[in-house]
Amino acid sequence: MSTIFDVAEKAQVSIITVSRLLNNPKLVSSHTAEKITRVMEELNYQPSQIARSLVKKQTNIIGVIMSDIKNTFFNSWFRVVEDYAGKHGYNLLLCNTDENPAREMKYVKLLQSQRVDGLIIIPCSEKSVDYLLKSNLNFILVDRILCRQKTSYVSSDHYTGAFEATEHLIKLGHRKIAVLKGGGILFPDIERYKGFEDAMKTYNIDIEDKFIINCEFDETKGYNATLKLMVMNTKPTAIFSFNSKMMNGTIRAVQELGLRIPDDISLISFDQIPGYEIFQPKIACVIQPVKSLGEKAIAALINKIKKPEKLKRTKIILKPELNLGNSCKKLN
Amino acid sequence: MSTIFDVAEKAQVSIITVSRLLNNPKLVSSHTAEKITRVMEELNYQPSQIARSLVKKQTNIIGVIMSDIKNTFFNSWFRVVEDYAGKHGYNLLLCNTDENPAREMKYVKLLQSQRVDGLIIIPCSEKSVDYLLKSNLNFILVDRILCRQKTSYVSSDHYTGAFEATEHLIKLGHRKIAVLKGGGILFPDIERYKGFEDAMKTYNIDIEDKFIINCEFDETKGYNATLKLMVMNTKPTAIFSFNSKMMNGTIRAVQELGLRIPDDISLISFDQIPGYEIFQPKIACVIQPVKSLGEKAIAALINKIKKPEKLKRTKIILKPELNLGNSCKKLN
DNA sequence: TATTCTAATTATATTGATTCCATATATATG
DNA sequence: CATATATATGGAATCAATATAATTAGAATA
Repeated sequence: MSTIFDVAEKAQVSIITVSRLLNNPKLVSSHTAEKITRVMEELNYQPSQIARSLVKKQTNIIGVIMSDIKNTFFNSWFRVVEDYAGKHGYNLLLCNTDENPAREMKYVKLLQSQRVDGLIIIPCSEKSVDYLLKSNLNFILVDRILCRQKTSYVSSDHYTGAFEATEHLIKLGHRKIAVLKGGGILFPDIERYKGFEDAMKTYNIDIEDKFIINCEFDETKGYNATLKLMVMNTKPTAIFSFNSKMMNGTIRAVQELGLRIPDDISLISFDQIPGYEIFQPKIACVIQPVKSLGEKAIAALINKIKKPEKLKRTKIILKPELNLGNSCKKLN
Repeated sequence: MSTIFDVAEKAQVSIITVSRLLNNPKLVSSHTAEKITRVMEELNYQPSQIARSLVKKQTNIIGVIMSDIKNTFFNSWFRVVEDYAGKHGYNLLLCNTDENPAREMKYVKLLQSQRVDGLIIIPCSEKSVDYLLKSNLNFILVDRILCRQKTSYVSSDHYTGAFEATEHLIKLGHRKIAVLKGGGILFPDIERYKGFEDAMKTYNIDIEDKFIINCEFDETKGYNATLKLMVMNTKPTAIFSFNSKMMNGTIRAVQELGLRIPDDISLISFDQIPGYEIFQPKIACVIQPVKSLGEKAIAALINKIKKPEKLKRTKIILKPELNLGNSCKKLN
C-alpha cells in the first residue's frame, strides 16, 4: 500500500502539499495539483484513515451493538441507520450480542478501543450502560431504556403498544387472554407487561396466572406454551405474544392442533411476523416505527458528536401503531 | 480518553513497560504489573487500536460488502461470518450496496482507506473486482463469481440448483414452465438460467419466450408478471422464481386470483420464503448452504491474511439442496 | 528601489502506540 | 572477586497522516 511519502516523492513535492491537496485543494496551484493527482492514480493511493484518525482524534466510524441482525425488526432498523450515517460520512461497525451481557461488555470495550466516534446500542445489560456512562464515549440507547436518569434514548412506547393491543382484545369481548412474555428482565418486556396488566385492570378483568407464560422470546418455547394452553380445561380465547418469534411458534402449534384462526383462537403479537404480506390470516400486531427509531437515533448521535458542547440529553419515545389484521374474533 | 502516556506517568514507569504489560506480560515484574493494572482501571484505559494499527499495519477489521442485510439469505450468512470472525479476533465493517455499482466502488475505496485486513464481498459489479485485483487487498468473493481466472471465491452451484429444480418439475409432468428471472447481469441469475435452459433441452422441451420474464428480483414485478401469466390463453402449469422476493409477489398474485397451490399452479423458488416454517403450503425451494458459504469464505480469508505467502486461490463451489415442500403438483 | 502583501510551498512537531536496541541490577558461575 | 547470564526497565526511532508555524517567490504598493 503506497503512502503519502511515496506520492510526495514521485510528484517531487513535500508531503504537506499532498495532504493539503486532499484536505484543502484551493491552497495548491493547479499545476502542482494536476501533477499530484496523476501520481496518486498511478500509485493507486488511498490516504490512510488510520493515520488520519490518530491525528484528528476522529475515526468516522460509529459502532452499532444489537441483539441479532437476523431479526426482521433489527435489520430493517439497521438499514435506516446505515443509510443515514453513510450520507453523513460515517461507517458502521456492527456487533451482535445475542442478548449475552458478557458479549455486550466485550464489544463495548472493543469499540472504545477502536475509538469509534459514537455508539448506538440496543442494550441487554445495565452493566455495559454503566460502563459507557463512566467512559466519555458518545452513545445513545435504542429500544431499551436503561439508567433513565442519565442516558439519551430513542424507544417505542412499549407500554402503550401493549395496552392498546390488550384493549383491542377486550373490546372484542375477550376475557381469557393468555400472554407469551419474556423473562421480565428486558425493558420492553417489562413495559409491555405493565401495559397489558393496566389494560386488564382498567376493565376490571382478573389476570389468571396460568395464562401468563415466560417463553423468553423463543420460538420453541412459544410453541410448547401454546400446546399447553390449548389443552387446558378452561382455554384462553386469545393469545397475545410479546414478539414475532414466539408468535411463529404459536401459529405452528395452532395449525398442528387443527385449530382455525380466528374462529378457534384469536392471536395478536408485537412486531409483524415474517410472511405477513403473503399469508392469510394476517396476524394482528403492534408495529414499531422502525424508520423513526433509526433516523432519530443516528441523527441525535451525529449531532452530539459534532456539537459536544450542546449537552442536552435526547429523550424520544415514539408511539407504535396497531395493525388489526384479521386474526382476532369478536366474541358475542 | 486516557493514553498510554497517562498510564505510564501515573504508574511512574515508562510507556514501554505499559505496552509490554499489554502485549507480553511475562516480561513485567508482578509488582510493577499490579501497579500498572491498578492505574489502567482507575483511568478507564483502553489501548488505542488506531495507534496500534498504524505501527502494526494491521487493523483486525474485515470489511463486508453485500447487497442488502434485510434479505434473509444475506443476514443469516452475515451472522455466520461474524461469529467466526469474532472467534479469531476480527470485527466487521458492514456495507450494503443495494446492487448499486457506484455505491459498491465507493465502499471498496473506503474500506481500502480504512486499511481493513481483508474484504468479503458479494459483488454486483466487475469494476470493483477489477479495482480490488489492482490493489493488493486480500479479498474473497461470495455467491457471485467474477473475473473467474484471477479471484478467490466461495459460491453455490446455481447452475445445478436450477437444473434440479427444473428437472423436478419436468419429472412431475410439467412442460409449460414459466421463469421469473433477473436482468441477466448478475452471475447467479445467468447460471440459474443456464441450468433451467439445459434441463429443458435435456428433456427436449421447448422454452416459450412469453414464459420467461425479467422481474429484476423485485417483488412487485414478480406480482405483475404472475398476474399477466395467469390470464394467458395457454397458461403455465408451473412457475419457477429465481429468488424468494419475486416468489412473494407470485404468491400474492395467485391468492388474489383465487387460485390454489398446487392444484391450479405449481410453484418453486430459489431460497426459502419468509414464513416458510409456519404457513401452508410449503413452497418448494432450492436452499443454499448458508453456513458453509459463510464459514468457508471467512476461514479462507483469515488464512490468506495470516499466511500471505501461501498464494493458492480459493475456489469453492457448494451444492445447494432441493426442498420439495408441497407446492408442486404431479400432472397425469 | 524598498517595502508590503499574497500565494505557494515546506520544516518540524505531534498523535499513541510498537519495535529495536541499550542499560541497569541481581544472581550464578568459574 | 571477576565475569557471565538472566531479569526488568527505558530511550529513540517509527508508523502515515495533520497542525502549526515558517519560508520563499512573485506581485503590488509607496
